[in-house]
Amino acid sequence: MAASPKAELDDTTLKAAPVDSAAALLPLVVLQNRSDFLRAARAKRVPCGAFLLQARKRDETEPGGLRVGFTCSKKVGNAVIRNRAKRRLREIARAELPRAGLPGWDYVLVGRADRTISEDFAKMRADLNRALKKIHGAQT
RNA sequence: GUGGAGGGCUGGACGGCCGCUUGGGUGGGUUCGCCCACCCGAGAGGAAAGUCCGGACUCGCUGAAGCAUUGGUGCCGGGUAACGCCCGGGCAGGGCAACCUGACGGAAAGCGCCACAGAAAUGAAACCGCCCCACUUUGGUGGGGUAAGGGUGAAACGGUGGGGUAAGAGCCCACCGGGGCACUGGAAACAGCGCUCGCAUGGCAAGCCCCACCAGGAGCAAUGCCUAAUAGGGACCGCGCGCCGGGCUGAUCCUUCGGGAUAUCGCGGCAGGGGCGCUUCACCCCGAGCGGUCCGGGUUGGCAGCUUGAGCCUGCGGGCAAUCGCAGGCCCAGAGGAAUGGUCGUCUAACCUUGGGGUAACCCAAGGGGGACAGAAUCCGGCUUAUAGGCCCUCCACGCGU
RNA sequence: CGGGGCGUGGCGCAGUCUGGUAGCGCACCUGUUUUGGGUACAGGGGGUCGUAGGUUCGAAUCCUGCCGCCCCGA
Repeated sequence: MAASPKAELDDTTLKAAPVDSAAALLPLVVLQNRSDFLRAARAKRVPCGAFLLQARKRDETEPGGLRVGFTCSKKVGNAVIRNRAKRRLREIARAELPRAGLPGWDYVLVGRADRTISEDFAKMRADLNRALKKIHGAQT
């Protein structure tokens, strides 16, 4: 099941990572395969009030840096609500993950009905930060 | 002033910080695929929605004509690329009116259905009746006439009035309704008018159907190209492997080197087979293989298609209008686990509370509160559905005043 | 993008084609049988037929528009 063509795909990411390391920021790569989402869902999960964080440390053979995905099912709402929820999740991921996340991990943020839209933005950032520390603290 | 009808527009505003996609320019890097930084611009809707119709576009899914099948449309005329859409008109129904609504062809082409009730539910018949005659034990019985009345039903074989009669009946008459014919107006639907026919001929076609008209199929995951990988596969079934020609050259064989053989391979032609449900014609493919079904394997990478279009704005002109023509100007989202934003602040409508004013609708002040439905996915024309609030125009009825 | 199916008492389904009475099983309630329970028997209650219109004298059924759910193909 080792996906050899994917090495070509993620080559630019691997190369770009050390270039930006001077800024101490990890670039975010978006998850695209359904299997990646399913594997992340089977791994660690931490509820954060307004959303749910799923995280998985990839095998050494799997390439790629820090990867992130977003899930908002139909339970969250109609298309407008879902897109808005995903945009808010994307913003807190952009704000927190480059600092608190680790390379070699997959993170999936799952939106929830009503709360992902209405929760205070600063609280959501703090929740994500706390959840990341909880995961990585348990790891070590 | 109150109540109502029709149409059009709009769909929160401004700013700070941090981001995303994309066009152009400059500079830099590059494995020449592209990547990075800065500057200047652009970046959701009236329904982007539902996916209900109609198109554009693409496809060696063969093309055209006719027929059949299936599906759709259905008063008339116009508009349009086209439509089941729009405009105008007619007719019918509703409303005092402005105006609204209408799947609005055909029921003497045929088939079918019309429960219950009722005598009878379609080309008739007669339950209670009414009338006449005969008989009579005066209670009725039998025969005949009749369809006005009663009763049933959603619907009962024209309606009302009069004449007429034993009682009645379009049996006769007037008016209304209906059929037929002619004329007039109109482009037509249709309307008007005249003559004529005393006139049994219900309803349902969103039951089958008939008539007229219109439609081939699949869909941007269409389709084309590039890179990587590879496969060049297997099983079963059906129909086939026919005829003719020319030969010494494209092979092959024989040879006395002049030439000969042509079964076989190849060549040309014809049958034949396949490519649209059928037929005909044309075209293409096969011609010794072809067609069908199934299984197995590979692929979800990139680019194009992809946004200049039945386009938008302004003006003039034709037309009652839908809309069309001409001239000038403009370029206006192109994502792809899917950009078009996140957050904070100020203001402004809905709404709520309190206080004041007013007969009332409402107005003023303060505080709170916080925007409706909803997110492009190839692109257009419609339809349908959802939608807080605001603005504008026209018209009608009633009441009051002049 | 395209195609198909479903919606009927609490649950699972008939009835829809061919219009006129909404029915079946389980569950529920009451009674009898039993010392009691179960079983069995008898009786009973309960349905805006997803929704809004239309056609018809009359609609779960026919037609149209919406709503929700499920499945399939590229």
